[in-house]
Order: sequence, then structure tokens, then C-alpha cells
Amino acid sequence: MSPELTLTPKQKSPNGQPCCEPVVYPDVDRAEAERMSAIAKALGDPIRLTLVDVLRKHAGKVCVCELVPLFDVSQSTLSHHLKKLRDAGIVDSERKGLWAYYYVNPEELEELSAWLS
Amino acid sequence: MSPELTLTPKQKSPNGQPCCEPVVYPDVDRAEAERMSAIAKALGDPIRLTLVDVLRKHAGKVCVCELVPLFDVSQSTLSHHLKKLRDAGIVDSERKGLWAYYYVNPEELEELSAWLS
DNA sequence: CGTATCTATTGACAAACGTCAATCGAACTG
DNA sequence: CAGTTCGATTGACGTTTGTCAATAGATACG
Repeated sequence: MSPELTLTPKQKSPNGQPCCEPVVYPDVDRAEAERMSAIAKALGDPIRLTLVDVLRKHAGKVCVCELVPLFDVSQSTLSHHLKKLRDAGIVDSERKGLWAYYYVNPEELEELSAWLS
Repeated sequence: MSPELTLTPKQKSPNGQPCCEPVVYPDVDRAEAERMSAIAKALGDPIRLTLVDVLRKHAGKVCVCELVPLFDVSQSTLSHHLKKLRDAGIVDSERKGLWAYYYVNPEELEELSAWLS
């Protein structure tokens, strides 16, 4: 079996024409791609991915003050990462007195997860 | 059932001590988090995610000249995105004469996919 | 009421990003 | 060989990102 049989352009386009039409189109539309890439982008930092890992594996809600010592960054940097996750919809938070408790919205990960599988 | 029972800090820390020890730790180690977030970051752009979608759904290898007209960006921008996907290991390419054919390395997506599921 | 604690916000900065126009290099065509 | 085509690279640009120090705001405690 010769895989080259599936390679489409065989010869150079003669004049000023583009070499070829697309023969394959995406299955995801622009809106889907934007939603999923926004989620992927939010997960595209090791600290944020680890935060989601911690929050997701934990049944209840986790206080920020328990999250800060897990990482080698300042409190304000961690707050910034949590905000990005909140803006992406991946996590949400709840104030209780002095403390802020964070938890994951698992539905927000589903579309990307399904696409990846 | 009162969910507040699971919230750990109940009262302010008295002196100069931090408010609480972490009660939950990540399941992913630093290296895993870095690998997976690098993949997520590469997918964190709608054009790149769509590129992976196109390449992945296609059995064979796809010529760059068929990819360019799918997007509203210049050829050099698309080449730049393909390079990022290559650098992340998600895709690879093969030259055949004038043309470059791209294809997905599905293994590179597996770790992130498994973590997300 | 004053002070301490916890979290979010602001401002600053260097690095990385997304984009384009222009150019380069390799390879094919005539 | 001369010209053309495809793709990658370079350089420039404005924007976004990750980080910290400093500060603000809300709440609790004494």
C-alpha cells in the first residue's frame, strides 16, 4: 500500500492560480473552536492546570489559603490565575467570611474533553 | 446535609501564622503538569485547534496549500501556527517535492485527554 | 474602634504571542 | 538557465501574559 496515493497535489499550478482547493474541512465550527480553545488556553499554564487538578479531585470546596502554599508563587499571582480560571468558567468561588472557597464546574471541561477523545 | 462541614478554616489565625495547611494535594506532579499544559497551550488558539481537528479527522496527510484557504489569515501566519503545533509535538510534517504534508501524532494528545476524562 | 487576617486589585515590567509584509530557499517548469 | 510556485523565516508591530510588590477592601477579633 502506497500512502502517496492520498497526497493530493501532484504537479505545480501553472499560472497565477492557487495550487489547490481544500479537500478536507474542519468538523468543528468557528464558535466551537473558540469555546474549546479558550478552555485549553486557560489550562495552558502548569499552575492553572494543577489548580484544576486539585479542585477537581476534591469533593468539597477548597479555601484559597490552602492553595497558596502548594505553589512557588506569590498570593497575588495565584489570585490572578484563579481569576483566569473563573473568567473561563472552569471554576467558581464562594465567599464565607474571610475565606474564599473554590470549586470546579465540570461541565465546562466536557466539550474539550469529548473533542480530544 | 450541611456542606459547610467540609470547609476547613473556621476561625482567623491568631498570631503571625499562616491561616492553614493544605489539606489536599495535586495528583499530577510538576512534570506532568508542564507536559499537559504545554499541549493545552498549543491548543489554546482557535486556528490551531481547528488545524488539529482537520488533520486528525483526515486519514492521510494534508498539504499546507489545502489548509491555508480554510482560514482568514496569511500564509505566513498559518505557517507560524503549524510550527507551534510541531514544536509541541502534536503534529509532524513531511516534505514531498514542493509540498509539505502535515499529520497528527495522536499519542501526544493522550495524556491530556486522559486527565480531562 | 483599632488592628490583624485573607483575598482581590492595581501598576509595573519583561517575555511571549498573533499577525502581516517582505524575503528567502528549495524545487519544479519551460 | 530564468521564472514560478510552495512553504518557512525574518522583522516589525501592538497585545497579552505571568509575575511581583504594594495596596485596597472586607471581615473578624479584642
